[in-house]
Amino acid sequence: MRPLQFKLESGERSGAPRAGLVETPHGSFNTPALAVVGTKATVKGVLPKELKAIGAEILLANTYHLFLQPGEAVVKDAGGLHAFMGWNGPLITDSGGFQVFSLGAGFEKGVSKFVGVKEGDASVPSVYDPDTATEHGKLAIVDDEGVSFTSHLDGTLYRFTPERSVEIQHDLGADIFFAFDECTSPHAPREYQKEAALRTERWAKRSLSAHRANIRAQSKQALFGIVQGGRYPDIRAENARAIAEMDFDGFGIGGSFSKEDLGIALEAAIEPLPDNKPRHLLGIGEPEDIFEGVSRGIDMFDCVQPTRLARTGVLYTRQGKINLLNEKYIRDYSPLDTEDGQDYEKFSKAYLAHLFRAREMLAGSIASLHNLHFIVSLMKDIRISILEGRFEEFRTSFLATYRSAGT
RNA sequence: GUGGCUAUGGUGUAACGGUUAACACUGGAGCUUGUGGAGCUCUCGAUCAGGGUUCGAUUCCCUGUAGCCACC
Repeated sequence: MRPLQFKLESGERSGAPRAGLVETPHGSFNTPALAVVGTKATVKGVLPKELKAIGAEILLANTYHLFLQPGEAVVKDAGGLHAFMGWNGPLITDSGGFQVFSLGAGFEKGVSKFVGVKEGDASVPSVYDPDTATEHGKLAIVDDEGVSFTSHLDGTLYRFTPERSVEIQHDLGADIFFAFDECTSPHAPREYQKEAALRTERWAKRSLSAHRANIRAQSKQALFGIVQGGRYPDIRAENARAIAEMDFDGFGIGGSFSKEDLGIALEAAIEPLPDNKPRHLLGIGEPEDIFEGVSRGIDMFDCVQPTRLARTGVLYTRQGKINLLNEKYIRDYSPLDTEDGQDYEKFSKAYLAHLFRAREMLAGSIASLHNLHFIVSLMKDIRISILEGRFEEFRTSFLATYRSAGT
């Protein structure tokens, strides 16, 4: 028995909107779903019970960050991530592969320019030069075996391989975890996108093998492979075909896209994927993009945007995003969206604006709850619209209002 | 009361007598998509008042006003 069951309830055709249910050892969640991001085993400023109250069903934490702090052993000895952070629902961990990109991988400058330091240390590839990397603001560098990077916390040099990422994620113990991949810059040339996609394919195979080697983990955790390929449909499709053939429990679609490329990249990536397994679009979460993903058959999303924006005073509303730090909200005593009477909603915009200006801790907490509630509710509405066969109508009407705001 | 010192955006500081008075914070706005409680990009805003010297004064001189310090 697999640790993950996926039941489609509607829209079983590939490349079309679909609704379903994913069952994990820590409960189930409805799809399309948005995983709330809690990178360091916490959704910043929000309690697990508050997340439950606003309807969040699944969380995503980050392997890279937890590996650095407090270290996977601490989490493992606490009884795993669920016990450690007090969240008893479904949990995902990201593989750490994305940090290769987001920390600013050296490959954009050309790997060859990084020349050897730390001679004799076999654990560090000879092409890695922390000094040169740092000079360019780069903290990581990729080679075929894995990635070497310096901690953003203290500069310590570390090395991740697919096997190591799987090992750490086994210790963290999330219900779903991802294969170690390489996310490329949209500015990287085509031949590099191809090269990185092939590397991601090889890493996927190695991640899967490492997972299969741990029977105990295998019975409790589901592994998703990740499709890369940049903005090139042919590379995407080829990579998706290769990843789809492997025995993963589900699939992630990764990458850094420009807005226009999202649709075509998705179309190419999704077509080869089996219909009976969930597909997760990594890191995407603006309403427009969620609609785009769902329309093409994405089942899961995760995004920092609701909470990140919240911490800087930006709120989601049905009319679009608003910036509470704007002068006009100082005396705006109208309430935040009032939908189903959640505690935080009784506050006025003026009060929240005051909290932000005074840099009070509660500001980020309330705003995060507001934004998460907004986006989780949107996912719920999208799901219902699919089940009722009126997804496109809902998409059109929602975006008509949402866009018309014009901030 | 006497002497000395100081007066530049809201705040704190720059500017040999010489372009459009600079910088930081604040104020006004924008950016943020597998986290970044951060950061970045724009932007409003000032020479205490009045005289004088000079081709030209934030800068030098005088008076007033205000503040700080010291002394009866």
